[in-house]
Amino acid sequence: MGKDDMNIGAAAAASGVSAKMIRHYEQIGLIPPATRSAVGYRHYDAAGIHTLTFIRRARDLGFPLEEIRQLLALWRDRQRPSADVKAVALRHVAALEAKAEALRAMSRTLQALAEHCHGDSRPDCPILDELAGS
Amino acid sequence: MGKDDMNIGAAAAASGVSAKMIRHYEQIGLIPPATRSAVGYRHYDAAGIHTLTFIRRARDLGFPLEEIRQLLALWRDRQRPSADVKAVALRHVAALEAKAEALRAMSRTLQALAEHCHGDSRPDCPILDELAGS
DNA sequence: GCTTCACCTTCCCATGATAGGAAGGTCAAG
DNA sequence: CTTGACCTTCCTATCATGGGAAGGTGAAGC
Repeated sequence: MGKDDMNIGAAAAASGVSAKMIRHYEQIGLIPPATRSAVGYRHYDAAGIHTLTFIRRARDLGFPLEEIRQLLALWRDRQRPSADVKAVALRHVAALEAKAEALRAMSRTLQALAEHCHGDSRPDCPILDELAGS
Repeated sequence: MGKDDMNIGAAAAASGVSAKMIRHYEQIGLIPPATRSAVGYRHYDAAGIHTLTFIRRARDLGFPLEEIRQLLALWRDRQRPSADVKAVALRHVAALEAKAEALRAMSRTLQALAEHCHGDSRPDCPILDELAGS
């Protein structure tokens, strides 16, 4: 099977996107419908694999699918202003930072409580006290 | 309506857990079925409100419902070893840190790429280059 | 040629926590 | 006795992903 005639399993292996997800991305219109063999098997060429790999990398950076949709459109538009790409990226950076900070805040609070918990066989515990409203 | 005779709306307002979620928590067995009035309205007493508030505080710290289930059991058990509570808490701290670090790693990568993007009307953009595999 | 196994197809269901909404019944204030 | 705010249950959605069933297909070995 050459690089220009891969079925969905090979495309999944080559791109790192599961076959299940490839079908899903097609269904929601993130990627165009794949060409089909006579009996209905999806086939992918090098360009299709490239798109899937792009999507996987964007997912690895935590982009939601709707933003990936925008990035794909920008990618395909050779006249795009790089400012548009940067705007999408920085918006996502802000979202990532906000989420991370929220998690860190929770972690800090909980760590502070845990530090004051004996952690032995005694029942009294400031963690439960806090949750119960002291 | 006294503190010991609240319907679900008042219980939601008092605990900070939405009425929708209170019903859901009952349905999945996180809280026991509420007592009902003659026509089927749920009623909550001070203890019920206290439990709901406990759950909300635990949710605010990012605990998943299954861990909240464990925390509630420990809370109710006056003989619990505080070590058990601490173990649940520290496991969750580790999970929070792992998630936060994953997000921060994404953010760092993306920020580095964005720094090298002109962000003007020119089309060339290292962010897209990276996603496309350089 | 025929079996066999790995693969493909579609369709439905599940996750985790939450919200929205429809249809219908109830309570309390005016 | 009306009206509006509340309650009930049930269904649907989110977001990205996976599991599995039922049935058809491809290619390799014999």
